[in-house]
Amino acid sequence: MKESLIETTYSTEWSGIWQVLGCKWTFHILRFLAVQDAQFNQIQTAIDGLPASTLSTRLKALEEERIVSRTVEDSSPPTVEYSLTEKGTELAAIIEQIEELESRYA
Amino acid sequence: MKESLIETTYSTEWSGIWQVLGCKWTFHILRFLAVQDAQFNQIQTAIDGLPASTLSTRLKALEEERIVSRTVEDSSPPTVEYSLTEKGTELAAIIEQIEELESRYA
DNA sequence: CCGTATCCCCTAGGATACTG
DNA sequence: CAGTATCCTAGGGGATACGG
Repeated sequence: MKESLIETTYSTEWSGIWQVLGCKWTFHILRFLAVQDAQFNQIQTAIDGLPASTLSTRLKALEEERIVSRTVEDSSPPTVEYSLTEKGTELAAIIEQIEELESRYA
Repeated sequence: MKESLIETTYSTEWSGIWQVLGCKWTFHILRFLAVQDAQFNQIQTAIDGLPASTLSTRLKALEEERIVSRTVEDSSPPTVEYSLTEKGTELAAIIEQIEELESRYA
């Protein structure tokens, strides 16, 4: 019996990525950004029912996880764009697999 | 335009699978069951810190999503075994991809 | 236009105790 | 062994209002 193995394998931390993935709206935000880069308001109006406060919180969490990146463009007026990072793009692809899985077993 | 529809459902569904995937401990439970079928107590003791009440709730949700199946074996004493369904096995594999993704970008 | 702060309610989930 | 019942609190998330 390898107690050390059991410890290291199953006492793992509650990873931040799961925390944010499980949050409401995350899934919709990622799917939207997978299709197109977008500004805050574009996301908010595209996803019906999503409150600005929640979007704000969620984008910050996704940034921390390096799933989404925030770019300020120095135009006039300056605009802010959100897009998926490379990690985020890969993640979105995996998420689609889960969607596909669900529809297959529906 | 059906405003009533928008009001009642926010137009886009919050899929049950995401709800349970995002819950704490779900990830650990799935990983454990991917390695071996197990009884209630085996799962609980293997995963450090997981309360019985939470495990109970989680297993029920996972059953509803057809991710985990519950089998009562008619021995004496009768035992209850939890295992991944085919859907659950596929899901576990996808989840591993996310883990792999995380470690790759860590 | 691009958000953040605040308030408030409701549910998740941990501790504990108890049943078949 | 295999759970369920209860209680309690911490945080998610919606509405609203406000700052840059």
